[in-house]
Amino acid sequence: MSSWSDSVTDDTQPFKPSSRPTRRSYIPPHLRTSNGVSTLHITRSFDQVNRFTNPNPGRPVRARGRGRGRGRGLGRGGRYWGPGRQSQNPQTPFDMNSKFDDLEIIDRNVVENEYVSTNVVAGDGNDGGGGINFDAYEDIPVETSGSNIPPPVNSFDDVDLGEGLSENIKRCKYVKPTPIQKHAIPIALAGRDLMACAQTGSGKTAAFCFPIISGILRSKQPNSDMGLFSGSRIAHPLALILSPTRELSCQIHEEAKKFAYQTGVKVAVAYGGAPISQQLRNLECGVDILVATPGRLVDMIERARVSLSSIKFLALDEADRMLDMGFEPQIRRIVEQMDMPSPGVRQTMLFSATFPDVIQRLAADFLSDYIFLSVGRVGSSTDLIIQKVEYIPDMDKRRHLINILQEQRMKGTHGKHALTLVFVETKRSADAIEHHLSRNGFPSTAIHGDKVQMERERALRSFKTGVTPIMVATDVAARGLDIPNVAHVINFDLPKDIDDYVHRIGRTGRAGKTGIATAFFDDKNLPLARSLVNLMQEANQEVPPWLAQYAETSYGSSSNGRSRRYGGGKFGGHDFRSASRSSNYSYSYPTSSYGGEASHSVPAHAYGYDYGSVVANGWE
DNA sequence: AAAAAAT
Repeated sequence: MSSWSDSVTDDTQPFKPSSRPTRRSYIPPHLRTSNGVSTLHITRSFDQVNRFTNPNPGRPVRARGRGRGRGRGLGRGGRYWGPGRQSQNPQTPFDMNSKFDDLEIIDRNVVENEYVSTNVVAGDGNDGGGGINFDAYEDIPVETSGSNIPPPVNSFDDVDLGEGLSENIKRCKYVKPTPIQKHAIPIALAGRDLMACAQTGSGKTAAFCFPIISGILRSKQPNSDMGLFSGSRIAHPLALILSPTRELSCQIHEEAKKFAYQTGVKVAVAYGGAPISQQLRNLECGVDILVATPGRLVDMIERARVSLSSIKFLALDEADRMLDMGFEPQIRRIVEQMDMPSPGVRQTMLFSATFPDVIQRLAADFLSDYIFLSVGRVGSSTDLIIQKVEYIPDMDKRRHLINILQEQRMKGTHGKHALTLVFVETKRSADAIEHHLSRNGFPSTAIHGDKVQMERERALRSFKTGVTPIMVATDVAARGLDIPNVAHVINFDLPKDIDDYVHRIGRTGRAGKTGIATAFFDDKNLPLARSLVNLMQEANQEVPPWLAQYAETSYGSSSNGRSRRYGGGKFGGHDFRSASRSSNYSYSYPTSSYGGEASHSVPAHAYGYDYGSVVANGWE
């Protein structure tokens, strides 16, 4: 084992250690590790939860009431606080009423909210219908392709995830893996790279978190205290999970912490808009799994506070967004130009609900002999999301929105348990519509990237808790966010890209519940008509005749070649490698439906791409 | 042309 001094000489950071403020005195190993993991985790989650409600950033948030010597600084306080109390209260994060009870957290809403949401996804059936509707998961088409595909499992007991994790899965009341989990977990456990298409809300986060945690447990000898021990301020996470928005990173972090509870696997989060100091302090406590948005991560790497050299697992959530035009350079920089191990050395997993071919080709750079996995939309036959499209000229949109909301109010299909999420195109109009609704007696909030992070969090919280059962949002809220009880998604402005539409409406109909998606279609959405109609037909939705008409018009018009950056985005998706491969390369099951589905619903030539030659060249 | 992501 390397000694303290070895590690110090190993320290590659460019700055003198003394040039940094050191609040923390050396803490002997036995006080850090023994019996302290759970305490540390609780303290950190406490810290995280209160990040945005702390009126005095830079100082630790204090719990109200029985102060018991806490709040001296999270680094120390967390470590020293608690073993005695822990033993009195051994059950924690999985019983939402007990977890933070005696912490008396300042903003309970946040905490309750986080656990409400996770419990719903967890399929905790005792919360009044919040559990996963597993019936909706029957008959889901699944497609896998690649070499030597590990077979799916039907139970969490069929795989060896490790004792601690299995225990947490039980505590979460996950009784049965969702389809994506059934397939992805054995693939990932086998160490294989993976590109997975699955609707969010179908248990995606767990699908990549379980194998990561399990793999870290198996490989460890907990790495993580090394950073702290050695005095090195460089964190060396073993796993990196990247996501495109701050809120999504938060959400994944919360989930991952729950799964890693008391396993000794440490999870930390890094994203912009919040003070970096606290995030850095958390890293100093050791980190095995780092959840991050790209910008802040790069910042930390440049400050030599994080190194990717130990990464064994890389997961990109909403991977198609991460690799699209705006994000690709940053991701490439992180994955290819930092000290990240190469594909084949690390294990890479890409997840998204949509995976356009063009993005699949890009993504192949990050993968090594990967397996492609596609799980059809939850309830694709039972239509959990009812999609409506209405022709509403721009001028009438506001009035029509108010009408819809009034109708909901009359029918009682609104309020705390029937939230309405309104998507608009611009940040400005998000604010404008929010004001408009509020003025007209509909308590609303708005979320978009021009708000400071605290306001974003507050908006999301106030929406989730039903304080403002209407939220007007830009695409910042389009992906991945798990907001239970969204009954209605209204596309006040339709997105340009059909994939964005897919992600937006995916905010409802989650965890097997039903939902409604209404779109206001306007002349300027003409380029979307064709793909919208295709999508709706694929989902067995009723297509209004006028819209079908529009689709005819747009089809073959000038929008044909340039209306989309790529083709093929839809529920599920297909391995672009298969397009040029013989059929024995991939298999589908149930054998019937999936294979031919896309080829008829979204013909490749519709978007002006000649797949055959491009794929062959790009792949071989 | 817009949105997101570092300060």
